[in-house]
Amino acid sequence: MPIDAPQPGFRQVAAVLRREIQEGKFAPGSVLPSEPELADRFEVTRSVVNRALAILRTEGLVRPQRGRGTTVNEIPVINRNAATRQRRDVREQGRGAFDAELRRLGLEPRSDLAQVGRVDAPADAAEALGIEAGAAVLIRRREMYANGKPVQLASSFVPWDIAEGTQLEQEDTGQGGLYSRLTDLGHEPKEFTEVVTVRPPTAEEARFLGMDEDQRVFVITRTAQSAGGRAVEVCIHVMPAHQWSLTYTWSAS
Amino acid sequence: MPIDAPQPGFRQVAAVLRREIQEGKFAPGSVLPSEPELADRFEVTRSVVNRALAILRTEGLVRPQRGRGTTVNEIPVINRNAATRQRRDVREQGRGAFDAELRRLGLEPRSDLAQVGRVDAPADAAEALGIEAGAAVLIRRREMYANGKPVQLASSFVPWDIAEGTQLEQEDTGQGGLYSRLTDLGHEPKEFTEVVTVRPPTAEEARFLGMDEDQRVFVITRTAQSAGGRAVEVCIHVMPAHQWSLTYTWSAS
DNA sequence: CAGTGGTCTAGACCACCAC
DNA sequence: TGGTGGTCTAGACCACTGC
Repeated sequence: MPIDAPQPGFRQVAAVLRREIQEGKFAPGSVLPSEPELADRFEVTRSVVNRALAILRTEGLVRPQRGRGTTVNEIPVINRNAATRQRRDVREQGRGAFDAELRRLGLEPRSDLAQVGRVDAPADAAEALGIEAGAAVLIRRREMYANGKPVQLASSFVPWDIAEGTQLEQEDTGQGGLYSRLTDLGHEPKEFTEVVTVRPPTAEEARFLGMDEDQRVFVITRTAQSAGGRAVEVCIHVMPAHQWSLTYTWSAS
Repeated sequence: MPIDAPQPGFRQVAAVLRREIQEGKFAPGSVLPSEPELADRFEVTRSVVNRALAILRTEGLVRPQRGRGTTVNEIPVINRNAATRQRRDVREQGRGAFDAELRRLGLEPRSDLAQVGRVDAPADAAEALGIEAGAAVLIRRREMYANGKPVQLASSFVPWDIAEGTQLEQEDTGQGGLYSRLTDLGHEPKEFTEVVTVRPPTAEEARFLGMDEDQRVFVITRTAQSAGGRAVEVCIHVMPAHQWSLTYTWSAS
């Protein structure tokens, strides 16, 4: 069909290498030929090979490292099912939805509480909570791992007048977690909204998630509303977009 | 905080230009200084400027064109709310959810039916329908525009034994659209599942959507199940990831 | 036609890693 | 120490646009 232009050289090289990786010619974990070698093979300069590999790196297919060569990634896509995440029965198993999702894939989950305390609300969280940026909120920031490798960041924010002096300020939020405590406090979450966007990672996010700045992250902003319509919590998830798929289910109405 | 490395030059240049665009120093629709001029200003070669602009292009901030210069994009983010899309009351307004979403933003929607007929099921659609790849299905492929500019592709697939000889094969599916006809045929959709992923566009998608191959698309695969648990339709939406946000809402259970 | 951005070459210097 | 990938320069040719 394409009567018009052939692709530029660096895209052709990327396409060939991509296909060879997908066909298993280069197995996950193995090291590609060096850039000078590939330059010889394709009869281009190393600049062209470097640019081609940058494409595959951005797609999450390979991981070039100085001094070590370019290794082929294993890319198990992790599915995240939103509908089941806030269900009481799942919560009250003790272990969270993140744990269940990873175990289903045979991965070993770990979740560290990196920060908990009172902070000024950042703009995005404030907007989701319907309060002014800079107002006091409780932050609970978590760093999540699969088989020891970082895969997700999640920060919960709760208005300070709700969280102050409660178990939400403790490291351990107790049986059933944050939502159960909100329920105890008379702020039972009734309605959930998730907004999904995609953007480049910040420098900090890229560092923790082991990403390139040219890659993309999913940003999921979940707002929990109580029966009164008040936003009682917002949780912002950040994860590499090429590593996750998101599932939502609902019934006809 | 960053005690360590300063960013490479092309990222610094990109960061400066990004900020200047966001601060309004370069208004949407205006043309940036040429690459040689920017190279002079930042005291780097044109290669570095070119690479910096490639970053902004990938982010959808800017659109370089040969011979014409690099123009600043207007980027109204379109929100897509899944929960309200399949509601009967919305459907039966006659105009679809896509129309409503765009009109809310003051944009003029248009939707063209680009293809309708019997085809062999592509792999992704077949998997979602739970049938073998290559089995006969009805395809309804639509191309969608906002103010005349392409913003989305959507292809519906219905198993051929359901669609054959029905109004679904016609250009106009009638009042209430495809889901209403499925209901008439005894296959009322009861449960919807959407799976969201992100990937580079295919060459064809990039051409239609006016995208660069380094940008990213949302792929939303929605499966409609009847009461019997059979997948009666799957619709695959493709849209530029930097131009859309996706919203899902549900109640506690 | 002159000026734009897209691509490529040839060569260089560097930080980093394994040996 | 030699090889790796990351970045940059200087220069070139090209397709395309607008005049």
